[in-house]
Parts: sequence; C-alpha cells; structure tokens
Amino acid sequence: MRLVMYPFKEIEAKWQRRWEESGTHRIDTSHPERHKYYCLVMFNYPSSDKLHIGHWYNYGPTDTWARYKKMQGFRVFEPMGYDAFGLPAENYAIEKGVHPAHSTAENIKQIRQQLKAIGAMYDFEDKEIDTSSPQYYRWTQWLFLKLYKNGLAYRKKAPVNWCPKCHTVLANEQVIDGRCERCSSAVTKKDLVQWFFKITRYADALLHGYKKIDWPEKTVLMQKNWIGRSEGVEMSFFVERSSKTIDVFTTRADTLFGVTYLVLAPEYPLVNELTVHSRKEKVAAYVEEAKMETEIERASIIREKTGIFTGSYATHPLSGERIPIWIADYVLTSYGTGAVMAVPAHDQRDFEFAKKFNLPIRQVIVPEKAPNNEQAYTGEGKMVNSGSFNELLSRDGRERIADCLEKEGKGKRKINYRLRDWLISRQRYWGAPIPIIYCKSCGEVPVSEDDLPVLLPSEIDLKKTHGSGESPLSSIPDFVNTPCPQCGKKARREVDTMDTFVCSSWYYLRFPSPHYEKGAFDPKAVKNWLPVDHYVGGAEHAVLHLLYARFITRALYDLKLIHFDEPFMRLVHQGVITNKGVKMSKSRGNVVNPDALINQYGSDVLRMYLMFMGPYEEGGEWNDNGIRGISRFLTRIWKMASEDCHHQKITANSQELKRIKHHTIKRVTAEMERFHFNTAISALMEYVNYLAKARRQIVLSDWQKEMETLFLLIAPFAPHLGEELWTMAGHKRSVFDERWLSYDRTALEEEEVTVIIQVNGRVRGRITLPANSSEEVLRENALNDKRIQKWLAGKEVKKVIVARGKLVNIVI
RNA sequence: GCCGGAGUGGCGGAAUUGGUAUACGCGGCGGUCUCAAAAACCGUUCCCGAUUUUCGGGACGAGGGUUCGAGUCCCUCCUCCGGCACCA
Repeated sequence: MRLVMYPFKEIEAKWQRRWEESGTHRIDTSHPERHKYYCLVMFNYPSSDKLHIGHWYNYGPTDTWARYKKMQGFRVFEPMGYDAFGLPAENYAIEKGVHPAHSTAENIKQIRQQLKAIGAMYDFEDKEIDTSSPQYYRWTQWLFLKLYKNGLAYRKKAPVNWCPKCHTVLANEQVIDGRCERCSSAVTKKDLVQWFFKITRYADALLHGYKKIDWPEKTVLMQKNWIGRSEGVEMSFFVERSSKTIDVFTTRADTLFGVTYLVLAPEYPLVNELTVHSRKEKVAAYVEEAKMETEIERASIIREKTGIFTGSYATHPLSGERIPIWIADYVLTSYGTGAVMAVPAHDQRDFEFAKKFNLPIRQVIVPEKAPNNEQAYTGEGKMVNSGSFNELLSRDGRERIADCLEKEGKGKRKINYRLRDWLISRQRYWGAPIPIIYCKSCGEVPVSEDDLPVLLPSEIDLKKTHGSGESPLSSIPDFVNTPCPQCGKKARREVDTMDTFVCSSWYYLRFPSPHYEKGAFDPKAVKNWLPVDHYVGGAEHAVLHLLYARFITRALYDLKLIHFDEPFMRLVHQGVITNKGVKMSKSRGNVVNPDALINQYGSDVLRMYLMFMGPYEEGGEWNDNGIRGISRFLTRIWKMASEDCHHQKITANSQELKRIKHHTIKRVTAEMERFHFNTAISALMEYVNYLAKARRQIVLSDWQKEMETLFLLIAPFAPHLGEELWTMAGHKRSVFDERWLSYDRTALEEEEVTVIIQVNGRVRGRITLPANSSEEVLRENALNDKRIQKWLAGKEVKKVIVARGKLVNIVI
C-alpha cells in the first residue's frame, strides 16, 4: 500500500528553512500600509494537548487564505501566539506534579515545533505572544485598572456560580446546562464578593455594532439572544400595612388585570420583612432549601413548581385588589427586579404554580381560536376583565396600560437585558493577579500603573492549597502582605486572579507590537494594522471570547485609546472535524495525530486534504483513506512538472486551451471568495486532468505557460510545493510575491453551445448550435430534431420555452 | 418547548439567479505493467427494466403545492446537529 510520492520531506524542510532565514514573513508594523490585511486565527491554548487535527483545520486553511490574499497584493499579517494562562493548564500541572510555568513552557516549546511544521506565515521570532509572561500580563492588569478607573470594573457580593471540582467561580458564559464548561461538574451557587466587568453598560452598543461587521448570522443571533434585550414596563405594587413596595418587570402589561398573586425570588431582600410572624419558620426553611440546590436542580423545567405563601398582601396598582405575595424559586433574583407579577391565565409557569397551590386563574385575553384550558394562553388577543381597557387588542392595550401607569407615576417603560456583568475573579493560581490592594483605612486601592506587573509568585505548593476553597495566592504571605500604596500601612493584596478570557479579550491589539514596553500596544502599530480584517475560530466562542473582545474594544474606544469600536470585521468559523461521528477529544480516544500524517504524506497534502473534505464552515468526518487522493494529485503535478515530455502531435485547440485556463482561474477565485476550498480544489483537479490528457498535443511553450498557471493557482493550497515548482520553472523570486491571476472574460466565450431539448420538462435530446443563435433558431432546430419528432408525433405543441444557451422546453 | 442549520450514490461531497442531478475525490470492479504483489496508468461504477455504444422508467428524508420546468421557492411532517432553556 505504499504510495510513491514526490519528495515532500526535502521540499518542505527546504522552504521552511528558507522562509525563516530570509524573514519572508516578517512584517514591519511601524509604517502605515495601504493594503494591509490582518488575518488572525484564534491563538493557541497550550493546556496539555499537542496540536491535533482540529487545530490544523483551523490554522492550515486560514494560512491558505492569507497566502491567497497576499498574492492578491495585500500586505498580510498572520500572527500566532499562546493563550497560556488558565485552569486546564493549572489542572494539568497539578496532575503531573509540576509547576504550571514549567509545564506551560514545555508545551509551548512542543507546540511551536508543530506549528512550524504547518508552514504558515507566522513570525515566531518577532510577533509571538505568551499571555502568561509578565511582559504580557502586565498589560492585562493595566487593562483592568483602566476599566476600574472608569467604573467598568467593580466588586460586589453576589450569588455566583461555583465549580466544586475546579474550586473557583465561573462566569455565566462558562456554565453550560448548569455544568462547568471545563470539567462538567454540577455548578452550585455561592455568596461571594467578586470582581465584575460592567459589560451590561454596553448591552445596547453591542447590539448596534452588528451593522458594520460581516459575521455569520448564526453567531450574531446567538449573541443577540445572549444579550436578550426585552422591552416592557417596571411597576410598583404597594405592600399592605407597610411602606414598602415591590417592583416587578413585565413585557405583557396588557395582562395586568390578570394578576392574581406576586412571586418573590427566595433571595429577594425583603423576604424576611414581608413574611408574617406565624409563617417565618416555614418560609426560612424554604429559602434555605432553595439555597442548597444546584443550578441544574433549580433550573429543571421537568420538576414541579415549589413555593410558599408569606402571609402578606399587596395592592393592585390599577384595580386596587388584594394580591397575595408568595415566594418561589422559579423566580430568579438575577433578572429584572427579582419579583414578578403572576398571571396564571397567560403565563405557563404561573399557570403551573397556580394549579398546584390552588390560586385563582383569571382570563384577561381572549384568543381568536378556542382556548385550551390545560395550558396558559400566551398569544395575543382581545382584552377582557380589564376595566376600561376591555375590547382593546392586547398589542394596543399593552401600550395603553403602560401610558396609564406612567401618567399615574406607578410605573415606567423599561428595557431589561438577559446579559449579566462579566464575573472575572478566579480562585486559582495560574492567571494574572488582580492589581488591587485592600487597606483597613483606605479601603480598596488600585496598584499604581507604574508598579505593574503584580508578579505571580513562582514559589507555591499547589497540591497543598488545591481544594481548600481558598485562592492559592492567599497561602503566600510575601505576596499577600504589602504596604498600602496610599497610606503605607499594612495592607493585603487581592488573592484572586483574572479569568483567562480577560487575557484573550485584547491580544489582537498586542500582536502588531508584542515587545512594546511603554504600553499595552504601540498606538502607531494599532493605528496601522487594526482592526482585524479576517478572524477565524471555533463557533463555541460565540458568547464567550467573541462577546468579551467586542466589549473590551468598545470600552477602549470610549476611552479614546483606539480608533475603532469593532475588533473583527469579518468572522469565519471553521467546522468541526469528527471521527467516528463525534468531535475529537483525548477522553474519547478518537484523536487523529497530525505528526504521523505529516511524516507519511507531508504538510501540504494534509492541509490540502483538510480543505478538500468539505465546505470549511461545515467541517466533516475524518477518513484515513481520502488523503491518498490528494497525495496522488500533488504527485501527479510533480511528475508533470519534472518529467520530460515529447510533444509529438501538435493538434490541441489553443482556443479551447485558453478557455479552460481562464475558466479554471475564474472558478478557483470564485470558490475561494466563498470560502469553499473543497470546490476550488476540485476545479484545480479538473484542470490537471485536462492537462494530463492534452499534454502530448500541446506545443512546449504553451505547455510551460499552462504549467505556470497551475503553479500559481496551487501555491496557496500547497505552499511548499508551490515555491518549489515555481523555482523549477526558472523563477528567482517567491511565488507568493507573484500576483494571483485574473481571467479574461472574452476567453471564456465558446463558439458553440450544447442546448438540451426537453419535452414537458423531460430531457429528450440535445443539439449543438452556434453560441449566438437566436431564440427562433433554437426553437426551430429543436422542433425539427429527429429524436424530438417522435415525441411530438400526433400531439399539439402548446408552448415552447427557450432559455438561450441552455435549453428548449416543448410543452405538448 | 423556543431559535438556528442540515438531510443528495457504498463513502466525503458538487450542482453560483429555479434550467442536463450525482462534478471532484475515496472505495469497488475490470484491464495494462510485473514471476508475483504494491505503486502507477487506462476503463468502469445511482437503482430498475429491456431490444444493452442505444432506449424507457425511477430516485435529492416523507408527503403536498407553485411553475413550461423544483435538490433549489412555499406548506405540513420525520430525522440529525448546534444554541437557548422557568429571563417574567
């Protein structure tokens, strides 16, 4: 089964060496670039694994795209670095009994070697980033301070997501179905004082930004849903025999007259105060119980509703009715006001609750169709039982009631967001320390920018601190104890570190000037190279990294530190490569090792096969055999280019030759633009198939021209081979300094075209006619065709449809 | 439950505004070369039926509709994948 292949090993080693030696991929970012193209792929996360096929699928085709853009005359910047801080890296280190700095450095060393084997246009000498280096995280801390000083970073006590296995809190975005994104443990709630970034201030701005960026609709939709803007009314219910009010938010003010009770979240601040004496014990027990539950238990919709009556009543703002106040865990403390008005007739959750606790259900909206009494009716309809609002359509009534509440000062229109502030504290070691000092007399004091970085101490026994629930840094007195920057008295450092997503929320700004020491980024380099023109990465980051990065960019823009407010102008998600039907992962044991494949087939073949598998954005199932096809293909080109050939019979139609060449250029270019690498490669294969057949009939000079066309078109897909072939053809400079070919429209025109003839929409024959034949000519020729005659015999022709250059359809 | 996306040969997939369904590749089969095999090359390959270089019929998840004409547009349903999921 051994394939005889072209000498890929020598070729790939040779060109990788040459590229490195000549500094081909070095980009000087200090000058403005008229045709700059910042092509970025999400940088590497070196936790423990080496590069696998998934990484390759991400990096290889992106480099092909970058090289294609380079050949189109752009100055392309394509950097690579390491998102080196983080929980998995720390867990890996603990497991191996080594220091994370050590294991991370080792991993990076290995991964860098693997990255080099791809043969991408990365500049490891000059434009590499390691987020765990003090030179980098110094500026992550600076970013924190910038946000802090502008009211965008703050500390508060809140019930937060706690992962019992990773021993740290998590952001909402890192909780998937109530489980930890990293280890899948059930997440619990903990009341802790934590640091947050005020992303909610940007909720609306983030929603408006989509207009100017070219992103997959799906991703934009996911972000929009995550931000979850909803318009409604916030109104007050007065509590009987009390000065207190309960504010509720609703998007359905039209159902206000259907309110039969109020519900507070168990964590609602007034719970104790509002509970009548005789019920205090029971209510306290319920609240306690709710606290103990995990997110999964509490969020389960299969579970029956639970709740308890406080014994208190409130007054309906319009009808003046007595409304009982209940407590139930189906109301969330973190959304809206933490209290809701319950309309069981028109809200499924309230309906279930009312059924269980025998609370009244009052219909105030009548649907057009007959209502189903087993469910709440949540649609629109005509209003009833709503006093002076009766007979209105719910859509209009909603506005009238809002008007009325606003006029009487009982409520106001409001917009609520599902988005919560970004919780960035982590009770872990391997991250950027939060640059804050707590002083008994001065309070919370930020570290001076000049004193950055707050160095992560290297001496630490993670095994000892792990699992204590305390941040590992709290075990190091030398780190914790520090004089207050303001008063000089004894003070303590913040011991939590920052979420790794903070590191990656700004890295694209540092890439053009990774060694800059006077700031997080050289303003000139940023001015010259940002925003990112083309960004490639997994769709799993839709509401994590991609949302955070947009927020940080907007914040820095408002602080006038950068000149743009959207970081990534165009976004592409690579699909997922599966093996045996599922995503590759070490735990499933279905990871395909790229190193072995490079050894067997070479880097160009592997990259090209990944692109050939299917549409880039859809990914696909890995198949060991398919790669042989690409290997044959490149070897065939190699042979065609290197073997002598006697051009005996010169019978080739040069017109046809030209047409096929231009047709190929057109197709490959169009497919590239669509990001359909697979069909671009198909077009190249068809071209090679044609050339192989026509080979002996082409004069040598024409043949050489055809081959050069092929080399130019193949270069971005197989960069090492492309360079080699170009050199063999006698060229001195790099093929990537050549221009991508454009096609000649007139060369595509054919003299004759084959037109199909249909009878009642079924293909019955075909005729070849001059391309410029008129409709009349097509029609006559079709009707008079022998094969067609037999179908028309004895029938009346009702209609003839002519599509010029394509078909004639005869309707009988 | 809600919101997206997708269902085409044995397999990965193609079909750009509705106009020859299955391009390209894998695999299979037959052949050339060889002592033999591998590799390479050539041919062949959706299914059924015959009068077998030709012809007819069927097939793009299922069913219906629009149209001269539907893989493509519309409706209903089924399956798979992704996201959200008590968000008031």
